[in-house]
Amino acid sequence: MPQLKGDERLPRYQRLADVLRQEISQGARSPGDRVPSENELSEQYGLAPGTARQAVAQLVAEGVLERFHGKGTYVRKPSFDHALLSFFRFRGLNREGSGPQSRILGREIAHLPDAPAEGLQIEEGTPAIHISRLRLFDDSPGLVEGIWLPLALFRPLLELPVEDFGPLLYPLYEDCCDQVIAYADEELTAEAAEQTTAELLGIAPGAPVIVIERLSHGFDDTALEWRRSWGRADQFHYHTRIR
Amino acid sequence: MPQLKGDERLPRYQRLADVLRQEISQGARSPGDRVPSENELSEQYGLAPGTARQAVAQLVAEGVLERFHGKGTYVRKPSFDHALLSFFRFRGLNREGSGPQSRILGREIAHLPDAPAEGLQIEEGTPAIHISRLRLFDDSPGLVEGIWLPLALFRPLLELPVEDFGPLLYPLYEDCCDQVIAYADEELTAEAAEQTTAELLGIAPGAPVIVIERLSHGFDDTALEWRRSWGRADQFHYHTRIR
DNA sequence: CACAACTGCTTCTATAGAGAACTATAGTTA
DNA sequence: TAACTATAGTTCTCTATAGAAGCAGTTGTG
Repeated sequence: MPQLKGDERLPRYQRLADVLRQEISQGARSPGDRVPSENELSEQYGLAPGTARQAVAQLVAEGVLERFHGKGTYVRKPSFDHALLSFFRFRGLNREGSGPQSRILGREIAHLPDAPAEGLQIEEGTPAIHISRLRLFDDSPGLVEGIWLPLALFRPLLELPVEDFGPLLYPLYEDCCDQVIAYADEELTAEAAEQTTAELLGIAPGAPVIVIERLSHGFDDTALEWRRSWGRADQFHYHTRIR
Repeated sequence: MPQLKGDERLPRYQRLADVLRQEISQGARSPGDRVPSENELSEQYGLAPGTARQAVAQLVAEGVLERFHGKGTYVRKPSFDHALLSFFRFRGLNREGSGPQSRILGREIAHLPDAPAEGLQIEEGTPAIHISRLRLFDDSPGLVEGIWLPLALFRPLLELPVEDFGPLLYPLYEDCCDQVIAYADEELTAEAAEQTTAELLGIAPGAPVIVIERLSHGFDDTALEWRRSWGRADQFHYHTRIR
């Protein structure tokens, strides 16, 4: 029978949740996998079913797992390259249209500037992977992105031809480098567009652009990706609910 | 013994949660009030303690209630005029500084423009209360706000001298008009500053400003307040976490 | 072959009860 | 007076059990 690890003073449902969370962050369970049923978990760890259920409930609340009545519980696929689009709302475009397209503008090794270095907690100037990308919505330019990745974790990405990158990066991270994004913090502000950005977005220099800095983390809170995106302010809305 | 109202096909914990939520939205319980203990609830409604607990847990998850171990459960004070500041981050200012100050620029009855009318679900052109406000952070102008309130619900606000408004509006709504804000949807974008806004914020016309449209709701989902705020893009960051 | 019924699995709802952990107050003691 | 103790009330954790509800695949029937 597997044992619950961790601090014995913690409640058992916490410790079971910790075990599962760690298994996921270490890749023993991947997004889309089924986790054992509540009964199986309770038997395996010698707990009452309700206690196992509570552990699962917590992970569901955290967004790590997903439950389906009558079917099972699964590791959630954090498909939030897509979530970007649920926060961002197009102005005047039907959202049912074709998904976003991507055009890779560059992919090279470069020295980390200070902002991404601070986010990724790597020393400034360290070599890292830098990707620039233009995202198109209905064939019109919508977002310019600059992405920084730690070289140590994402080296396989350098082998892959940029033509094969596809429109979404997070699935690529998973397939190619075994790195799974669990959540991300976004910080948003606005600027006047610089020359190069303005050209790529098809707007006048000095026109307002929305700037999003996103720091993405794995299930174990490791910072994995830092990106900064510039979007046309006249096309995007950002939506949240506060309580 | 009080009875559970609502659809009998719904689970009991749901129906109890609905009862409590309705009591709160109708003012029978106000923010800060203590709600009956889990044992009391279970006895009053003839439920098992666990079932009552589940109802409370749901309302806690929704942000309606707040539990304190060993003390009791209370109706949460949605102090998120303050939450605005937790989403917004000052650049270069320590957040421990003095709270935001407010200067009321105007308070009158006017005809509803289309945007707030749509949000509040009132016909365009209906007379409503309009408040304009300048918010200062450390004595420097930070936000310009235009606020629209339904006349039917907020008429007492017209009696009160604007000098007595204080820095926060939501407590005023509660004290003066018995209207409690439960949650709000925010939509954020950026614009180039217009002349009057730029003057108030102390920036050049055409400089980028962040625009926040907020629609605030009561516990029963009624739209209560619509506001649009303009903030200096160079001073504010907006922060969220996505999963 | 098509469709309905059945079966086994899952999560969901609900009950009943016990003890631990925490808070606040009242009372007691040095 | 100040510090400690006891106690009641609360939420928190955990156990054990039962049936309902939903899903998917299998079996039986026409």
